[in-house]
Amino acid sequence: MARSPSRNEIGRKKGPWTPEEDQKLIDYIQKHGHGSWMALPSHAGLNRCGKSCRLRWNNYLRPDIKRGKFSDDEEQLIINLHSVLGNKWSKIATRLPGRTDNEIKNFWNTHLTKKLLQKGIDPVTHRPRTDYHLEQLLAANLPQLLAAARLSNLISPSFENALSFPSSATQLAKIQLLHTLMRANNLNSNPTLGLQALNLLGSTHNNLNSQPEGLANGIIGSFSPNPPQMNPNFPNIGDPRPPNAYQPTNSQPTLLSNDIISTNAHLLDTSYLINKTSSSLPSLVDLSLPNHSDVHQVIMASKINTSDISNVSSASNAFDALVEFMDDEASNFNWNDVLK
DNA sequence: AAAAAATTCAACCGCCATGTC
DNA sequence: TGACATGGCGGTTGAATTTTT
Repeated sequence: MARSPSRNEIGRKKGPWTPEEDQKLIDYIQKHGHGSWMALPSHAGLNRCGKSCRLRWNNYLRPDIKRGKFSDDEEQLIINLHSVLGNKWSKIATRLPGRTDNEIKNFWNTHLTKKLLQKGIDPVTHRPRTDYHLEQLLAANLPQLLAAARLSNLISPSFENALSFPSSATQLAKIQLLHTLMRANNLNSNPTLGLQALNLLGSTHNNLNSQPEGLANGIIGSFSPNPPQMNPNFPNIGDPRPPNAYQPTNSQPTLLSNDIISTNAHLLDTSYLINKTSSSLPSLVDLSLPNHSDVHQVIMASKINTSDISNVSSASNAFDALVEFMDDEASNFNWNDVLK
């Protein structure tokens, strides 16, 4: 049931405050204090409800309000406090002099959540989103992995094209598709693809090494002569190697021999990685559903509405059906123009 | 240059806790 | 003790602004 406005709210002005209204409010409060907020508007000559006046004063007109960008220290403090207090904006605001709860809340929602996500940290739990690192790793190597997969006849060129088409799905959906594909085909069971994929991962060593944290560090680190240093900021990722699997080697990461592959084969097993890195997080694909056919897994991962492909009848298998669907979808986006 | 999309943030809304009678 | 008023809080909205196409 909608709340009916109280008597003194009826007919009151809403919306942005004018400079004149601001001045009236400032003048009155400087002279008399705010007293009863409900009584203030009539005393101050404002056609606003008391609640609106309180909000305007507390969030904007109060003389002790600090303006401008949040400093790095303030930003870190907000993150730290949020990790302890959650969305208790008013409590957080008491620790940041001159900042209002509304301002902190807005800053959190517009900047800090994105920043944390970019770092692979879940802004709700403040724990690493380990799936994120896997997604990033796959995203960074998507074209090469797709090419490797195609060489090994794991996927058809049209399916690869469908995955590569930039507007046909979100990047995450594409990665999830590849992820599903990798799960379904278990890369390390295919030596050719395994070698290529491992080399691809190894060749990103320098690139990924500049990122101090995450799954990539764990994978690539195990190829280097020294045991990897796990980042303390990501304690729940841990060392992705199984017990006793580490063999010190002087090989360069870009030149991987078969014995290194066999030593590290588990690193290409996505289910191993998922289990190792995502114990507290849902995997990209819901594995709890029993006996999914490939098409169900792929559809689920791609977030494509099943009704959208229900009329695909000519395809002989699940992947072809999906390719057909994605080709149809692509035609709506001038697919050929984009791919030329 | 213009249109569309994305982002920002001031302000609002509804709910809850507390105070008062 | 219960009804009502008030203040405070967190979630959400939407106009204004900025960025992208």
